[in-house]
This record gives sequence, structure tokens and C-alpha cells, in this order.
Amino acid sequence: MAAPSVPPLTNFPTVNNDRYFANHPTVTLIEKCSNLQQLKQIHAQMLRAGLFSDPFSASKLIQSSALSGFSSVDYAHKVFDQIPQPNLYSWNALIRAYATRSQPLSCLSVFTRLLNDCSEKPNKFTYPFVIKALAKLKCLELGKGIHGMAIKEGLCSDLYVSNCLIHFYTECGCSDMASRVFSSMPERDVISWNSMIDGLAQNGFVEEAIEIFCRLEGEGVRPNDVTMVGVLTACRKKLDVKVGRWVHAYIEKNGIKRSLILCNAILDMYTRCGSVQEAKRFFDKMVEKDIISWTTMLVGYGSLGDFDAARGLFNSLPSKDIAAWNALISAHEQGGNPKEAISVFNELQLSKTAKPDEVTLVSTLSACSELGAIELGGWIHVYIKKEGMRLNCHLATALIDMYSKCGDLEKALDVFNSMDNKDVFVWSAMIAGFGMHGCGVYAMETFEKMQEAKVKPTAITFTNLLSACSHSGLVEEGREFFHLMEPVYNIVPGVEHYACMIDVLGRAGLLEEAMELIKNMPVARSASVWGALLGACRLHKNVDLAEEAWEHLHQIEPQNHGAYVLLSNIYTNSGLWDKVSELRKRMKDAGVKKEPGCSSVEVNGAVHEFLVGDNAHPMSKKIYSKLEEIAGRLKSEGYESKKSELLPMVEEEDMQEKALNLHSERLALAYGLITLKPTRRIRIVKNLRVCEDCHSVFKLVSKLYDREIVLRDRYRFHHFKGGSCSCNNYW
DNA sequence: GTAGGGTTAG
Repeated sequence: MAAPSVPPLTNFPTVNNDRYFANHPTVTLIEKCSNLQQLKQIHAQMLRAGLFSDPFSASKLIQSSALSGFSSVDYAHKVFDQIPQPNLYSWNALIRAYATRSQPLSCLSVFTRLLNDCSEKPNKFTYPFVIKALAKLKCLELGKGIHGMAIKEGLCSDLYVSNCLIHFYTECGCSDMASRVFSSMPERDVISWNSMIDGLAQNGFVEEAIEIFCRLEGEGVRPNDVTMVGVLTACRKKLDVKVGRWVHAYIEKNGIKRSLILCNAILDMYTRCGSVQEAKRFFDKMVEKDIISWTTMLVGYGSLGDFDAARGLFNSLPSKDIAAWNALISAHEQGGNPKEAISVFNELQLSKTAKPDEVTLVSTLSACSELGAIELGGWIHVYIKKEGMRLNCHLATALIDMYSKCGDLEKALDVFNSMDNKDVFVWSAMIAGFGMHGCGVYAMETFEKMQEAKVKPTAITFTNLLSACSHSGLVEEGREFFHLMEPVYNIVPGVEHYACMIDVLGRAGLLEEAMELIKNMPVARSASVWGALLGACRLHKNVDLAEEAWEHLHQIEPQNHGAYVLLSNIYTNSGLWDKVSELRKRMKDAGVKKEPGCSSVEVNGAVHEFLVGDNAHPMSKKIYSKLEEIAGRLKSEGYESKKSELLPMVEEEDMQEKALNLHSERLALAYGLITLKPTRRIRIVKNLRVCEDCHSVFKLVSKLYDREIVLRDRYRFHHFKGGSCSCNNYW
């Protein structure tokens, strides 16, 4: 840029706030800058020309520095510091700069300085910026204070201030306060309505959001594209494709501007509401698409479990950002395909096309949890520390869940204790961890501490808590929590809570009380309710009630093979052989297949899977000879196998002894004994429940081989050490 | 007599 000729200073008055400055050719050039160098030139000329004595001209420079893409807010701050006597306009310019550049803390600190150093009071322009920063920080209490200040100054009738307050309160999850601001406004514009609709939808008040939208129509306000994005968010959360379709039609009919964001929101609504076909049809018609559109479509394929389509779409992306990787990883993780999720994560690491972010790590950690892949999980923990990522609540929850489900409760507790501000998810995950390891008392203690920390429990917290009670035999406590849920915590017990409670009562042998509870349930009885009762009947050898429970369960889930196996075990234990064969025939006729047992053990970061009687593993021979060695040692210790469990499902009598030895968890155990150093714990994950015989064998092996073994089965953890198990045979 | 607010994917 050619240097503009600077008129001599004497031609211009030097008085503050004189409007002649605004027309100064140098000042008008500010907006035309397209790089930092040009801006710096202007800055220098303005200093030379003495234009900084006019706060207005200097503030123009602040605005340009802060809002242009080529400059920084730090630079804007330097400009501010050169203004000899900044007025409110200059202060506001700097506050705005920090607010829009997402530096809310700096924004607040400048605001505080303004209160002390500026002779003028903050005005209707100051408040919106400050409230925006507070919204970003979700500082509810501070925001209420600022709200109070604004009221005192009589600024709350200002449209902008009120609109910001609505946004602020909904960001803080305080929809009530937002509604109060909204209804007290003397005048509202479309932005007021939009903020209210979107805020309600984001906070899960979907009915209310749609209601407000209907009211907006009645009051003659014309909705715009942003309005419709909010309404679609509500539809998406409601999972109501009918309302979604109606909204889509409304957009077409009323000629609402179809911005890219709005189109993406329509697309997202269809995929989330389960109509991937409609999403695809819409997607194909979209004129403009961005990475969000593609990723949304990818998520849609993932939700259908169509991994090939998801992969195909992913491969066709010209540039793969981290969100696209995340969508693919999450599709596999959510679709019950954790191994593939981990393999995509490894591919991402190798490709280096994007850097894993928090979402990537959370999804991958979930996959590790499912597989019991503690080495990779631990590696991710180290990665988080190495990269200096802040351990937020999402990551902490995922880590606690991973360590718990991989059998390392100590590490889970370390993560838990390292967190300063724990949200309800973090607390609940820790309660679940204690529960599955049979530490019910600690789970309860954690719940107490959670209340001291003033964190409100959710329905999930109670599921975890009740499940902890059942795994530890805490009947009294379970009853008490269950009965306090609604009156004290305002959480209506759902079917999952009833199922846990029946488990609590049933395991303790209180079958009548359990049955009574089932009879009086105000919600529909699920398979899990009858399953819990059936399990209790096995433990307490009640054939009649078992048959009743099984019939109900069978009605709901005719293909549930676990139910067949359980009932069959109950018959076997009572010597009802006729009923066993009758049941076996019924199972065969119904075409129900027993899910094959599958166990995995992680060695050097790789997860090795074993099916029943598997000999696919390259070290198969060694594994079987190890199993023979174990059998020999057990025999010499006087151990005799107990064949009652699961065996009726094996056809030939002489296969029974062999079949026991072929149980997948034993193969995994043998492989662990061969490959892991004697000091290392062996961690095994099994998809089904461990049978009684294997449980006894594991106890003995832990003593004879002096090994710690951690086994996670379908229901809980078993820590074997020195010949005993942490579950105290209560499972 | 200068300025300001709301939206989409994981």
C-alpha cells in the first residue's frame, strides 16, 4: 500500500472526541487493510499524527486489530495501552475484542479494570460483551451479579442486554431464569425468540422449545434460518421424525433461507431420528456441502451399523479432519465393534492426517473398556498427560470407566482423586467402578461425598448405586436408596432401577419380596426384571418361581439363550433331567443358539481372543499342553471338577469333562500364564458369566501358580489371589 | 454522533 500523505497536524483540532478525527484519511484507511503490515503502517502514522489523543480513532484501530483475521487481540491490547486517556468507547472496544476472540477471562479482567479506572460507568454496549464471556465460562453466580448491576443501571430494558442474558442463562443450564428474562422483556425481536428456542432445546426441554416456536408464529414474528436450526435441535433430541418432517416442510413452504448450517441441521435431524434414507435423499440434493455434511452422513451410516458405507464415505473424503475420524471410530465403538474402533484409531495415529482430540480419546477409551484393553487404555492416559491436555470431566469419566472395566480399580481411583471439579458423570462412573468390583461400601461412601460436594445425582447414579448394593449384598441399604429416590431426589424409579432392586432382594433370598415388587411395578416389566428374578431362583434353587420368571422372560425375548441356560442349570441342580431334555428340545425347535463363550486376554497391547474349544491361535499347542499341566497339578491337589453347570447343553456325556477344559476363559488363562511374566496380573474378559467350575479352578490356580488373576465376566469382576476370590462366591 | 446479540457434525 502506498503511504498516504498525512496532512499536517495543525490543520486538525486536537481536542478529544472531535468528529473531525473520524474523517481523517488515515483513520478511514484502517478498514481497507488486508494484512498486519499495512495495519502496522497505519498504526505508526496515527501515532506520528497524534491521532491517539482521540480515543475514537485509536479504538477504530483496536476493532480492526481484534476482528480481522490477520491480527491478534494481543496487538489490540497494545494499541489500547497507547491511548493516553481511554474513554468508555475504547474500553468497550477492548472488551469486545476479548469476548469475540474467545478469551473470556481476559475480557472479565478488562471489565474489572474498567470499573476501577474509567470515569464512566459501563453502558448498554459493555454488558452484552461481558455477558457473552460469562456464558462461555458458564459462570452462573458471577453472571447473576452482573445481571443485578445491569438492572441497577436500568439497562435491562435494552434488547441486546436481555438477549445476551437469555443466551447466558441457557448456557448455564438455567432455563427458568432465561424464561424469566424472556417474559419480562418489553419488546422482543427474532433473536430473543431464537435464543429462547435454542436454549430450551439444548437443555433438553424439547416440548417447551417447540411450544415457544408455535407462540412465535402466533405473535406474528417471522422465523428465520437460525430459528429453524433451534427447532430442529429439539426434534433431534425428541427423536421425533414426524415433527422433524413437518419442520422440514415448513422451511420449504415458508421460503426460509436454506443456509448451509440449516441444511446440515435438517440432515442431522433425519439421521438422528433414524431415517437415514431421507437423510441420504436430502444430502444428494444439497447444493453446497461441507465437512460437517459429510460427517453427519457418515454418522448416519454408522447408526445403521452399515460399516462398509461409512468406510466408503470416509475414504471418499478429500480431506479428513479429526471429526471425520471420530465419526468412524465412534460408529464402530457404538455399533458393538470395539476391535475395529481401535484399529481405526491406530490407522489415525499412523496416517498423521489429524491429531486425536478429546472426542477421539473418549471413544477409543470406551472401546478399550469393552475389550479390557488396559495397555492401550493406559497408553492413552499417558498420551493425555504428555500432550498437556486438560483432564476434563469427559476424559476423566472415560478413564475411570476404562480402568474399572479393565480391572484396575486403584488406577481408576487415582484419576478420580486427581479431579478438582467432578461432575455427576465422574462421580457416577466411580460409583459404578466400586460396584462392579464388589466394593459396595465404598460406592455408598462415594455417594455421600458426592452429596457433600452438592452434585445432584441422576437416574444413572442410582442404577450404579443399586447395582453396587446387589453385588455386595447390601439389602437394607439398597431398599433405602430405592425408597428415597423419588421423595428426596425427585427421580422416578425406572425399569432399570426395579431390575436392580429385584437383583438386590433376589440374591439375598427374599424372593417373595422381589415378586411383590414386580407385581406392584408401575412401569412395564422388562426382560431384565425377569432375568434378575430367574438368576435369584438359580441361587436359591426355586424351580417353580424360576419357571414363572422364565415364561415371562421368554415372552419378551424368545431368542434369549442365556435364559435357556439359566433355567436348564436350575433343573440340573434339582435333578430334573426330564425337564432338562424337554427344554433342550424346545430350544432346538425355536432355533435358539447358545452364544459361544469368548474370552480375551491382553498381552503386550494386543488383545487375544479365544472361543470355546478354540484351536485357531498360533500357540494353540502350547496352550493345550499348559491346560493339561494345570489339570494334573489340580488333580494332585485333590481337586475334582463339578460338572453340573452349563453341561446339559453339551450333548455327549464323555465330552463333558473335556468341554469344561475347553471353556474360553481357561484358554485365555493358559495363554496368560505362558506369555505374561510371573509378576504380572492376568486380566481376562469373558462375554458370558463364568461357570462354577472355572471359578473354582481360577481360585486354585491363583494359589498354585502364585498369580493374581482378574476376570471380568458378563456381570462383575472376580479378583483371584492366594486361592480366594473377591466376590466371596456371591455372584 | 461513531459499537452490540442467536445457529450445524463427534
